[in-house]
Amino acid sequence: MTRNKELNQKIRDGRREQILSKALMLFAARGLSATKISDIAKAADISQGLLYHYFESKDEIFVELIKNGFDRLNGACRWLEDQDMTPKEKIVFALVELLKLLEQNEDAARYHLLIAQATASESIPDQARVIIEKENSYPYEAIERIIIEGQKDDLLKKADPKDLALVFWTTINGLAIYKAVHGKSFKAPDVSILTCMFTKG
Amino acid sequence: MTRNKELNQKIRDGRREQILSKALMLFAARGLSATKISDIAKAADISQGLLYHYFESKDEIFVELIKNGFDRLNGACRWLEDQDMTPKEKIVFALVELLKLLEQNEDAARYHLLIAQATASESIPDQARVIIEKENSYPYEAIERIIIEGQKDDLLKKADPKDLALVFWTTINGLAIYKAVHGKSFKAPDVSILTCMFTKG
DNA sequence: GTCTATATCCAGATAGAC
DNA sequence: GTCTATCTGGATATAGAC
Repeated sequence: MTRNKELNQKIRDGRREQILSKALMLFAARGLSATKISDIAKAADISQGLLYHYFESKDEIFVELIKNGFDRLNGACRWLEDQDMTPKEKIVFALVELLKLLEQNEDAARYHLLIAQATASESIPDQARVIIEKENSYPYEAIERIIIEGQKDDLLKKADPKDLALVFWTTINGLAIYKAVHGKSFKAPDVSILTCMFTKG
Repeated sequence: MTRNKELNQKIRDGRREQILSKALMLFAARGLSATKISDIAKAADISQGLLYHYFESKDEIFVELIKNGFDRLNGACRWLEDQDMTPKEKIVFALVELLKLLEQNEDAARYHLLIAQATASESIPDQARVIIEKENSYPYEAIERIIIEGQKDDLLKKADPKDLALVFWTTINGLAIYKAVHGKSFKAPDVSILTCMFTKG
């Protein structure tokens, strides 16, 4: 019996994943309120009624995706801070990996766009607002800490660390949005164009 | 009689401006489909019914704003190309002015956000799509031309001009979105952080 | 020109059959 | 678990009074 329960849960989770993945695509392409629940159901190849067996509402799907997005992003930031690299190496590594991710992974750009949209929009579910409020500053702070560290060692440029962290993320965001719009034809710029904003010499 | 007609037209245009200005604010804050026509009417301090004496539909308001946005942006690009400056001066000038504009002019950031939203979204009026299709690449091309020119003179960095133009605008876009979100508390980064991506030495 | 009231439509969510 | 049919609310747009 427990076997079956576990299996059922797996199937259930699989369905949820399938729905979430299609919803991410649609939300990123059209925004929350322009995406119809019927569109999501159609994309996931299930009836609209069935969708409500897996999620209570459109908002719940959206909130779930926002959670996922921050889990990935902030998880990656935490991981980066813990690595055994110099601050300069961390910044360069992060830029290289972020550009690679944007170019290769469709969902990565979509998550960036989703978070950008959600952060920029007043009309999102309250729960999403709460998560954003709580999680949104973390990436900026993490990069700022790394930059401050690197400035001590004289390996990174001596501009205001807050400014540098701001430019770091807004640049990545801008590129993510461009990619989300232009799709597969997007070719990431040479990373050296970006690294020169942060590194000396 | 002609007097009166002209005066009436002026009043009419004034009303339209008032509506457009409020609509810009709301579209930028919430997106097209999450903005209710009743919200726009309320913000413009007129009844919902009256709004339809000035615009046929919500879509028409949106299209008008997209037109305005590109008129400003592409007009500025054309103006920049015509100036009597070295390419390097043009790039630095553009960055300085864009950052100043973002910091000081609320509507400038809103127009950027509106265009970014619209470009990124599949669910916008067909007419808006047509305008975007036609106008969107112009700023990229203008900056690319300036950069190519500057590379000949050896005053600008020798990276791929397409990459540099891409980074130029996605960076500005990223900052505009950040500003549109964080409002008045936004302080633009030091421009030298950005100029170093393009200029030599 | 301006408002209030209303017709119409459509999307989110539910109910109930299989 | 899955579908079809339906309820309900709310938003766009219109009509008609002043």
